[in-house]
Amino acid sequence: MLWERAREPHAHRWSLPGGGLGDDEDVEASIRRQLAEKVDVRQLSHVEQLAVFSNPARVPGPRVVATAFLGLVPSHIDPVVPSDTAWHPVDALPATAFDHEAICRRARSRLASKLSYTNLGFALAPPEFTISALRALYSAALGYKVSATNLQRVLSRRGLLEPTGGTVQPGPSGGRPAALFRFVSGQMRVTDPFAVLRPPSTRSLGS
Amino acid sequence: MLWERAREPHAHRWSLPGGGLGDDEDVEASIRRQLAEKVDVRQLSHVEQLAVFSNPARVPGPRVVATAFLGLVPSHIDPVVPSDTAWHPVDALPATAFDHEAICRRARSRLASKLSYTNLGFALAPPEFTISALRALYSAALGYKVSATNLQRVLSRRGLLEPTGGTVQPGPSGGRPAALFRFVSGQMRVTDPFAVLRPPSTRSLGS
DNA sequence: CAGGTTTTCGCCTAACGGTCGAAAACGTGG
DNA sequence: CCACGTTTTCGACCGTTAGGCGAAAACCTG
Repeated sequence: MLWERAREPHAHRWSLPGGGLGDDEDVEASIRRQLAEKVDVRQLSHVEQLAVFSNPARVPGPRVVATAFLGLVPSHIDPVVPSDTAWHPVDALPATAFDHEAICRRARSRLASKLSYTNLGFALAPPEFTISALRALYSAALGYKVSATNLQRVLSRRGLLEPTGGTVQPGPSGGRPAALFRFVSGQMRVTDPFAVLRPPSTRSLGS
Repeated sequence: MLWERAREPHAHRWSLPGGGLGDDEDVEASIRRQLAEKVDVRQLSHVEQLAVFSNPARVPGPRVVATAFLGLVPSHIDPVVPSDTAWHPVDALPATAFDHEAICRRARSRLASKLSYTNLGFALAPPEFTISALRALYSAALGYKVSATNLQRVLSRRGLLEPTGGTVQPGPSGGRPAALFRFVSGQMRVTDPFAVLRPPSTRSLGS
């Protein structure tokens, strides 16, 4: 989600939301406030620090050190945004201001990695979804097709997925009705990565 | 590696090295400068950003926002440090100043995770080492014993390990001479994580 | 009811990681 | 110099995991 700058520098280029750190807030509180103020994005399903961008020349004028965040919104949420703000697909970004394109690349890379070795998928998905829909989310985020069969099996084996019992009606072109799933409650936050080189003899998944 | 504070606040407590960001450097250049100035640590094998610590009350007095780093030094390096500075085992830290204990915990956790799903091990090991020595490093960093057999196989299968051909003489208690290994050159920086849910049909390990 | 479409499920296979134990190669003490 | 203890190395076994394929299920349209 980007907003179009009105003023120089970099007028008419697209920019990530953000702003100055307040005296009585930490950086996470600050970015949540910025998002709530500038655009109506309150239903963040996941927020994590990405990295500090501190090149002295990253913005013209006085020194600005930025703490970049990765923020995710479930796919069923479509927040109303101001007229100068719009959503953009991550693999077709417009001309961005400052180093914001590099920040977006880092965010995309981080998301792809964490989708694979944590349970972060819950942050992209609506409360209930079909395997096809989840597959589309994973494919879009990772940048390549994943197998629906394998996705369902991997997530199920990790104990993350749960059938709701419901189904959805097929589209106008027919097809078998798809079963609905949800992420099991209690797994709705990022857990430890699924590690190799585990501790001996106790088959725990986290540390 | 901690240094003992001489002045208030938190006098006589142990503190992570660090300092203010200069006008013409980014945060990574800054931490490398701090380490080179305050203590003689120039042979860092790996440096990465950990997180920003920005709680308004994390230090008394004026607001200080800290960008914490994880820095690794190979086990064969034993830098000479000033008299107020000393190495401490990460699972037996002394009383630390400010929020530095939380920073250490985060660093330790990050190291353990990355050891498992990346090739970060090279940053801990000397140029040549035995499997036993590597096993000790991994066990210390992870906090639990790992199998020497399994460690060698996993790292070899990932194409990270290479025998040098040399051996070391056994200790006074005997034993078979241990073969020497090295991390293959070209793998001496952190690569992409070894992901599950790979792209279809091309068996690549990165993205 | 035939044919097309989408989803689901079982099966097969390769790869991976955990474990164990035998064998190799060295010291030491009798 | 030989039996014994020690440490490392290596092969073997096995359960688990993931990728791939194709058949079956369940729906639509005409």
